[in-house]
Amino acid sequence: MNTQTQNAFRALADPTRRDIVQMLASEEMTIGQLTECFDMTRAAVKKHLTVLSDGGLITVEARGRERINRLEPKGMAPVLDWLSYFDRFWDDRLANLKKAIEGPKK
Amino acid sequence: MNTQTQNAFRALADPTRRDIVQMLASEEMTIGQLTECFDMTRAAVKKHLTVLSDGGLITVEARGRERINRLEPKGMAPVLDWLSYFDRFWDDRLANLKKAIEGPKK
DNA sequence: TTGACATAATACCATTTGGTATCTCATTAA
DNA sequence: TTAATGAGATACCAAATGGTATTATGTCAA
Repeated sequence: MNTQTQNAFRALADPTRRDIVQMLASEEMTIGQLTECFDMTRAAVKKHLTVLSDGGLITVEARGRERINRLEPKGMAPVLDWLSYFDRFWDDRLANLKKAIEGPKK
Repeated sequence: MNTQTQNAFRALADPTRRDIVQMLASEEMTIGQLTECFDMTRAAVKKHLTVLSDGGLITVEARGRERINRLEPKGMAPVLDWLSYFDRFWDDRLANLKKAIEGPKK
């Protein structure tokens, strides 16, 4: 089984972690900075960051006593690959899919 | 918070459930048929199907004493929607996918 | 050096999760 | 009608998960 795919999907399964991913998409942040954005302890945020790191979705760089967390786009590849497996399925049902994609945005 | 997005991501977080999604992409199946494909009880498979249904990824139709499980493409919309937020980060695979879907309308 | 700061590590807790076993219900077939 | 079959419901269990509190470690600044 593909453990990278599993770790990435697992990392995205938690709403706090998806929020973190969105924040890191705007700018790199330390654990302390991230913690200010959530109503939980630094230890809890650190746990989420570890899961995100295991999923390959972020990288961490030590800078002095701080840890800079950055988004790692390559980590999303297994997820996109898995989803692309259904390209043909979607293509066969283009009308439904188009409605699905455009509906919520309307 | 968007509960549909959360339920869909949660549904995809388990490898058994992703396998089920792939199988249902090929053909609709009953719980019994699906159970034959896995080394677990029917009750366990049923639980996974409930999670997939909560995530909007499948629909179930009663036919006699059987339950026909089908993939529901619309359920993937929240996932694709969330991922598309990061078009500029993930490589252009997702963007291409969306373009392919929306293209014919243009 | 001393103290404050940013993080790591560990232990612990409640809830959720993935699974089983068992019982019941509804439908089909004999 | 009776028996077998497909599925639902419930109770239960072990492990994983999301969180806290506490303690320890390394680093910057006065």
